[in-house]
Amino acid sequence: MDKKKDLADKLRSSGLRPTKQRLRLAEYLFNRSKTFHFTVENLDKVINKKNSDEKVALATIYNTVHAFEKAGHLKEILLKEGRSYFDTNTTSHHHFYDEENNELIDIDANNIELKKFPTPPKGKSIKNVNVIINIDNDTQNH
Amino acid sequence: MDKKKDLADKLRSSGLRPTKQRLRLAEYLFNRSKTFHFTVENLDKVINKKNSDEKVALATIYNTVHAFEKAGHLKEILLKEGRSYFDTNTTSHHHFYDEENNELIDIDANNIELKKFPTPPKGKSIKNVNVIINIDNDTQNH
DNA sequence: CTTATAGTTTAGAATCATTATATTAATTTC
DNA sequence: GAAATTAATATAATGATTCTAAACTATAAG
Repeated sequence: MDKKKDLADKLRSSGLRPTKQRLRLAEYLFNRSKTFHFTVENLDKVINKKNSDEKVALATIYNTVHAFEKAGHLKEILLKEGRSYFDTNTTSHHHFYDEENNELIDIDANNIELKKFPTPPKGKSIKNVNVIINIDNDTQNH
Repeated sequence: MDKKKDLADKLRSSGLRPTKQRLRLAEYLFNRSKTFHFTVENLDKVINKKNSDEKVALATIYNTVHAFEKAGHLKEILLKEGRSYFDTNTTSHHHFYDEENNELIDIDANNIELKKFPTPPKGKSIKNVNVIINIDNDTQNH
């Protein structure tokens, strides 16, 4: 199976040893047609579901997710305090956040354009722009 | 001093009893010419600095900040996980975030305009839009 | 291949911000 | 002003995340 090989290369080329655990997580996160959003809790549940023969320690999941983020394979999304969300879509894009269903929906970067662009303070330049559009259920009244 | 009276009215009209602690916090938060950003930790340090005769319990600070937020007197800013930031500027606006100095700078809402505006999913409407522009120190190289 | 070593994984403890609890105190209402 | 409601307090509990220190593993060097 050369997918595994590709993942190993992906990891190696970002300075990460392709360990069993990292490959396992990378496979789950990156070997899919569509990108998606997750929390560490989600990931832990899926990877360590009962009857799973090879469990991965929670600390390792944290370490790995952070390593992947640092390497640019994941992006953190700030949604609500107290829990970190991650996105396997690392291209520049934004989000709808539906608090009712706790659901995140990608918005392509070129569907949002900042017309006027504020000037950053002296000596500073823009690193990235983060747009979250909070959405609500439609209601006729208020 | 009718400032205190005004604050009491402000609280009462949002359904909050003007207790000593709430007035104390409201005075610190709202009786100033410019709005500002803070964390609960900041607030606790200022309010409960040593030699302060009247200490306010940390739980009360949390309760009060949340009550003020619910009443629309404060806005929460999602900056980084693990800590809540609040803003006494409750008008629609956005932020520069300078991670190096851990500093937040307001951007007037009309300095940012979304040119194209994505359509929210069916049955949903936009509640609010949140823009955070992360900034970095200028460097010639990368 | 064998060893050395630097990097990883692990379970569990520790931490940190925040929230819950149970009691006491203050405010409002009748 | 007494009763009823709401708020404040100190402390315990929680929950996500990070730390720790020991055991393990991938890679490099001999």
